[in-house]
Amino acid sequence: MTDSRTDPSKPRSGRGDASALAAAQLVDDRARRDISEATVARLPVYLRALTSLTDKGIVTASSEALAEAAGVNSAKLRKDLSYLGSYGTRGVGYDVEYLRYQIAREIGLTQDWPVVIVGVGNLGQALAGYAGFASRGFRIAALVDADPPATRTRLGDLQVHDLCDLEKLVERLGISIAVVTTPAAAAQEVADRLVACGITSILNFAPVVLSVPDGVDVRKVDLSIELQILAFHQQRKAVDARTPNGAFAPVESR
Amino acid sequence: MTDSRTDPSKPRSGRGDASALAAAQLVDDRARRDISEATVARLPVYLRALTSLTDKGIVTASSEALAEAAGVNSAKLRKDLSYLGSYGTRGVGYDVEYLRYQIAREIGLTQDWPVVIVGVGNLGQALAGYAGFASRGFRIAALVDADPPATRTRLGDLQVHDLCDLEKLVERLGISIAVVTTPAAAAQEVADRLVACGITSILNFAPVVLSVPDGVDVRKVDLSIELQILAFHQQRKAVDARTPNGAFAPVESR
DNA sequence: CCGATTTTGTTCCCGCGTTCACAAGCTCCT
DNA sequence: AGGAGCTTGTGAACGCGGGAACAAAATCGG
Repeated sequence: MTDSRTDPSKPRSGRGDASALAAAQLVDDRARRDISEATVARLPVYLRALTSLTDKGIVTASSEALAEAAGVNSAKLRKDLSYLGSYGTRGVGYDVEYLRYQIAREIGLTQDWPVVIVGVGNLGQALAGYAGFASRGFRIAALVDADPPATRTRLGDLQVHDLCDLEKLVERLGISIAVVTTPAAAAQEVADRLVACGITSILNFAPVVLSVPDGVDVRKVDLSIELQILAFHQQRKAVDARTPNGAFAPVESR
Repeated sequence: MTDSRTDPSKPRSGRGDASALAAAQLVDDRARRDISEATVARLPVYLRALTSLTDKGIVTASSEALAEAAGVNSAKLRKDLSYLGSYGTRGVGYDVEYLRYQIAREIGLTQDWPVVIVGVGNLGQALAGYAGFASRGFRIAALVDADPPATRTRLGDLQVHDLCDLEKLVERLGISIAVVTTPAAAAQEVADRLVACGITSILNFAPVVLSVPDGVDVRKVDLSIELQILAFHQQRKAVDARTPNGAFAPVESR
């Protein structure tokens, strides 16, 4: 991991004196108010764009440039950032490194997040080896599978533990985020157990709708659904191309 | 793949005589009108719920039951389905098998979709072996990687082709959907080449914002971003737990 | 045959998110 | 010092999606 966890000193700002403390409290105040879910989902995108700009040696960027890099509207970007605080300078733009740190802090990436992956099949293995996690403060703390001993008991430098030890591992390692990559049939039971031992954030790859109590966040990634959405539009394109004016629609296309 | 591609005969319907033909045209007409993106994203979920109900031997389901299985509001489900046509029967509900077929047809799953996976790393391999694709009409037609020959040249029963042959393969196999699982640095170039040889639907796993011309659909799956969103909420929970009544918040609670 | 019951299809309304547009504020140059 | 030129932060308008509520239609029992 090469990302800087260091707290970059505040760049030259409009506020003249050392009212930085008051500013920091204002920041904290702002952060406490609700940030829209849509905005939260874009913060990581901004983060990535900022990192990319830093790699190019760019020190300052306007909202226009940032929005371009992130693939969004500049007004939207400015409004999103305004939820976090006033980190830009009018007439100049945003200090890339400073803003990057502020967003990272807001998301919580300045701390270490141990993660457990439940289900070490094709996908679980791939995720365990995915470099993008570690570089952002997510550390695969444990791998768990229903029957690990017969097959492989180690994967890279990590041992694959038995599902029985799930609760023990979660507690001992202080894990609060779980990734579920089990078959669909096992996912709900695993989720129940995860919730029971205190997990409140689940990233679910199993193609089922998990039901969890309030206070537990579940995000679902469904590869098959993504392809189906693409297929829908693709089919639409094909039909439209065949009947440009809509006049030739037979009873049923295909 | 065990899914039935057979066209189930229309179940007993309120329309008495053989006005089914007119009904089909109305259906086609409806399908041509725009369906909201949010609805499209839910159709695969309904599809899965319906399949699940079929497996349980359930023949008819109310919107309430269906919504429960799909994890959505029943009014929303009914509205979504109404975009496709009138496939329910008032006072009775929906014929599970019939509705399943109609949604599958609407999405385009009644046809075969050959797919190319570009980038056969950890993730690419996992996706190539993912059973959920084949069972829904998505067939991995080709695997492509920048340097396949030295390492493995086959994966399962599929050969890993060289990136040079990308265009040739896409054309020969009639591929219109591509999955990009290359490293971030290579993704944009790959996307450009895909677009150049006629691909109009891309599922992107690389952590970059792909820029493509109009008419090309890109869906992005970003594992790291999903975790970051969870981390944000997790952090928020931790902070809230530390200041339950807002008494300890420095400047202002919420 | 008719009313009661159930459930769909649809309308209406509300709230959220996106976008435009502009005032406020910063820097730079003269 | 002061104006010109940018760029941010935000107020306002707008469009879309979600949910409640209801009318229409189908079945069932008497």
